[in-house]
Amino acid sequence: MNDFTQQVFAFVYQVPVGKVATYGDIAKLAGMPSHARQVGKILSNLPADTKLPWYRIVNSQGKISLQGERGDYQRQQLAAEGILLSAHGSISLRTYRIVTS
DNA sequence: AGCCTGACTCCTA
DNA sequence: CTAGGAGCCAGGC
Repeated sequence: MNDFTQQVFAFVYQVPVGKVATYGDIAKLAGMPSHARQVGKILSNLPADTKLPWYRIVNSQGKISLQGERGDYQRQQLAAEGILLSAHGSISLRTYRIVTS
């Protein structure tokens, strides 16, 4: 367990209901702008019963990176929080992203 | 060390 | 908006 991992957990936990963040956002907030991929790796190691809202993290295109069952579950959770998908099946970052660049 | 693999991103066309 | 290519970095072999 290193500091970066701790930071990632902390920031992901802070994403409010109905909002999303990108892997890059979390990495940047954690002080490692080039570690977006690591964020994904860390989330992939989370236990199934984690309290962390990992499903609020999507890629920079506002799309779900996960495939198969996991991806369906993530979409389901987001929909349950009122996050609607655009016509092309992607999330409007302009509307839901917590970080405004 | 080298090579491959990802829940990634940016730049360019 | 999409597609391709390059950069990125930790891990496993």
